[in-house]
Amino acid sequence: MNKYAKQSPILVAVDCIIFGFDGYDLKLLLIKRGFEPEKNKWSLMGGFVQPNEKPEEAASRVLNQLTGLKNVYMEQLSVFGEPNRDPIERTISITYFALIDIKKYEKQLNDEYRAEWFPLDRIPRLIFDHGKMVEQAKQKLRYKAALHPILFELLPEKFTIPQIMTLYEQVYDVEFDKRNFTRKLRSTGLLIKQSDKDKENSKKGAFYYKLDKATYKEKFTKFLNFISNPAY
Amino acid sequence: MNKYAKQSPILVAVDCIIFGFDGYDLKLLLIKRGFEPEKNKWSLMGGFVQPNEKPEEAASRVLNQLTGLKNVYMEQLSVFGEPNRDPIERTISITYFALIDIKKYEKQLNDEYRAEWFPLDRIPRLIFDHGKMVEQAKQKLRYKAALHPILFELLPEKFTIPQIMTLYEQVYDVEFDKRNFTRKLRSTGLLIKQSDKDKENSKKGAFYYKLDKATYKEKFTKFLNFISNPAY
DNA sequence: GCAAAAGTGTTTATGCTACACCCATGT
DNA sequence: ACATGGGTGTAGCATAAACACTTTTGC
Repeated sequence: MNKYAKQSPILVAVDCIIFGFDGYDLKLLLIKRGFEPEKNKWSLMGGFVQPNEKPEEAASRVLNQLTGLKNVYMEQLSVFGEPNRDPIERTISITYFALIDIKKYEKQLNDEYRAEWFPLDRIPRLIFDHGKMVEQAKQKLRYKAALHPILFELLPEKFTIPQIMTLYEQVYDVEFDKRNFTRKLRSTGLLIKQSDKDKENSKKGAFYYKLDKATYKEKFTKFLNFISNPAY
Repeated sequence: MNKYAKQSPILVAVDCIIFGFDGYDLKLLLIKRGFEPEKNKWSLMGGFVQPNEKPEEAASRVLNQLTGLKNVYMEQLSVFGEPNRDPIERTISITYFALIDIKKYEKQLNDEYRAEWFPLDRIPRLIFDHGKMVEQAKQKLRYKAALHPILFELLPEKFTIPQIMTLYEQVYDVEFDKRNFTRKLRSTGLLIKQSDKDKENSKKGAFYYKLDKATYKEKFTKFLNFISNPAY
């Protein structure tokens, strides 16, 4: 059969908003764009969707190129489609956000993409509409993390409660009461206490926990009310 | 400057999942596709994104073509991008869901698009991946309506509490206690009681209410906990 | 007068918030 | 011994859930 007549195809790209946590700070991974226009300006990692490639495959490929990581938590965010958002040629961009444990990031910084981790409150000016994409991703992260345990995707296999609490505090930009926070977290049944402690960050040491993966899967899509009245 | 070399553009379409409520039932608006392939099969209303048109403009245009309505509540859902989802030519589709009061629907049925309203539990087989799109939209509606007062977008200016309750019961496929439901709804401050009654649906008659638009705007983005433990 | 739907209150249980002190250890 | 961060309990309050009877009116 013939192709659809009279229709104009458009370039389709993906852009990844990559959040990472190193145990202390929540950060965003940005690259220095390697080609014109806006060469050498800070940018999200992105790429074009190839023929015979699903958009989510393109996003995984692009993320893997930059970080060396596979099987990363990724979620489709939304489409940016202003006709003139890219000055060279009309391109719509599908955004994805990814959550990774920075310690797993294997590539050297300053490699071919000249990538750097930026704390969320010190994001530089970004090209095109990438600033808006980041804002939307931050909002979605807050939204989703209030209801589902996605922030565990940012943590290593073994983590401590003070670490998780720091992470939540950075996502919501508030301070929590550690007694209430601990109680609520434990009540989810998601944590398995380990017998060893992290002694790097305090003298007394904080017990390590692991995620109960069965409970995690089971409860993931439920509304968990992690954060009662999140700013949104 | 030159265009991006070596990249393959793709057709970009929008498809609209149009929910409507007539005071009794929650329904979906479908059309009989007017061209090949899959001509005369049931389909979502859609269309191609034109040059110089934003995707959301395309969605509004397409919705207006079908219903005659403007300024309808619409929200971007997600992208469907499987390389072979359309057998004729690669096309990615951006889905939007729309909420409308069926009584406002102005066009005659069986016009050029041969559109019909289907109760949600009697959706026919749809072309391509449109069935998946509808499932995703139903899920998103449940998700969002549990936290934000979007279901009011389906109601006429004047509505009764039993009507809203029926609507919520259909969205979540459960029965609510009318005392608890009424109390919770009123506690939001979203309703303004009118002095007249709807006498069509009962002998006693149910008081009409209007939406308090200022409160609606103010509370829209807050988490309202309309439904405590929604199935999702 | 009766059938059909609207409207209204109370009690109980659960979850959330606020709040302060002791513990373990490295220096 | 002291400074640092980790860990724990309780009481008051607010919200949610369960539950049944009265009201209105068209027929």
